[in-house]
Amino acid sequence: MSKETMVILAEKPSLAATITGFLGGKWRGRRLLGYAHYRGRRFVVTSLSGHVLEWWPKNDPGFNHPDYFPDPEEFEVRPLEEKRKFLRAVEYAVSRYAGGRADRVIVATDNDPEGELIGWEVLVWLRKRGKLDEPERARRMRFSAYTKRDILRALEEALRGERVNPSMAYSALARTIADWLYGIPLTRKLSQGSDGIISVGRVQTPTLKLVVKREREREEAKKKRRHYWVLVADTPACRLRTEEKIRDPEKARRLARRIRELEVVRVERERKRVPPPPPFNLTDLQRAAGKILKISPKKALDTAQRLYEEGLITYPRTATNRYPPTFNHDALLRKLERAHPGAMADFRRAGRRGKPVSGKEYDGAHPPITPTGERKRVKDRLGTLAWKLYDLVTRRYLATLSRDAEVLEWKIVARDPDTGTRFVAEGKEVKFEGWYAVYPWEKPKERRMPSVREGQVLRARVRAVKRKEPLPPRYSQSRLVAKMKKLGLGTESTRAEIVKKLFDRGYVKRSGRGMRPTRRGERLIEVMEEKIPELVSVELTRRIEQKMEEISELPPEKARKRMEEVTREVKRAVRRNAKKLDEVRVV
DNA sequence: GCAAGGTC
Repeated sequence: MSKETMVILAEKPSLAATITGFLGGKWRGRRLLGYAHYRGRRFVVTSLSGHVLEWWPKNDPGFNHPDYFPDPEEFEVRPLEEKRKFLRAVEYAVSRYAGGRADRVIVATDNDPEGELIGWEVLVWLRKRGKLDEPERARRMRFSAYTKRDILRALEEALRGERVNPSMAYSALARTIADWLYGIPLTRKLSQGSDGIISVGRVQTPTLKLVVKREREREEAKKKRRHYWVLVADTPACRLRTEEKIRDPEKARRLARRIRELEVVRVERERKRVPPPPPFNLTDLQRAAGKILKISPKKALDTAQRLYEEGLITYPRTATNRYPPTFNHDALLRKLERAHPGAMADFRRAGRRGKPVSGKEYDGAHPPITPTGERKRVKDRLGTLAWKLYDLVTRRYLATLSRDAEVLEWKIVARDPDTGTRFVAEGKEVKFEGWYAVYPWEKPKERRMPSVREGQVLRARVRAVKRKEPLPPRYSQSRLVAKMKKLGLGTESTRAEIVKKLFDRGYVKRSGRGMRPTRRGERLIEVMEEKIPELVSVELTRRIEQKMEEISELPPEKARKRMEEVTREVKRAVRRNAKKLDEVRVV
């Protein structure tokens, strides 16, 4: 037999190339097929590009019909126009090589519900087009890392009969349809007769609410904000200050006048080891890029994406900050000698540690973000910003392999013998640079320890300084992305874009490095809270999420039914609430 | 034109 060919559908072109290589073939580029032989069998590998189809109701009357609430059965797949070429390549491969037989098709998308749906919807489309029989018989590769070992094992299991799991796909489809039913009708409703689009959504609206809530907290704090005073003492040895807040200005001034000398009562010094941070996942990269390069999370992701496409860094949309056990650090370090000699020189100063510092998060598919060791003229090809980000990623990687820093933390406590008022001075001295040598941005500001001993009396000139209680800080974009992650809002791939959307819709504005809501953003949240509290409440969302999670555990028929039940419940809730928005105008 | 989710 063995003339038969299996068609492998990879989630993205880079993965198709990787798989083809592991199977001993050669990948011929994005739309073209990779041919490979493995253990006497023939394979062609072709690629999707994430979702190449979307789910949309058959008879959608369009934007100006806010009272349209389709049932789940009305949703059908339709091609995403910009992904047409990928879909054509798949159609061609499946009918030409697999002969339209589902059991010769192997889905190789990420092993999570969204990945299952990405593969499943292609199969559904192919059947609809008469190019594939029995989608549920299609095979499935399930791998948890893009490594040769995992991929080949997953292929063996696919050949032994591992199938796509429609229940898992239904669980992601429930998410898709629920998001549609929440976002589209309400957006249409709020936008009627308004100035521009007023969008709402399961992720964007709670995210906007975070920004609005923080602004309200600031307003509250501002109203109650009081002044206080601290005493600052200049002595021949160093400057000290009181830690306690003095509320009464008279008292502060009186003390300042009266205190002439301070007695050192304690000298503390502690040498601390400071280990390097773990390797980057996307959120941490976005935070560091925001802090160090002053760029938005979206800009950071877009730039990282370009570095990834050039083969300079690994896949950026990862939540993983843990090294896989198979990671070959020695090989990468050798390559980096030529790819980034400057950083490697600093790395030698830092010194190499025994075991790299690794985090605890693992997304089930990708390694943390590291350089690949590929040697290219980054600055010439991609510009200064890309170079800076590449430098940041490389140095972070090297930091995780560098020795601990050693820092002397010192503190001096002194008091006025007369009044007993307590003063302190504190600071840090870097005693051993370690990883700071290669990753200088987290090196603490140094303050030399003055030479004083306990019991010493210092002449002091004291003044009272007026201070204000700090306000809760506004979110920077990267802190907002980190907060979203903590709350389970959005995914690695979408958070940055959703934050940008808040700007594009005119809901938020920049204020220094922070974000603050506009009148439009504030009004939208007010209206939602006042008119449709049920949809804003956590209970409804929690209940629905819980039901969705169960879907993937059910047998396929039940899973489909449950998907329809859950989404119908969303539909009813949204329809009921949308009525309350009838007379409402946001702006 | 509208959501959120993949990836480019």
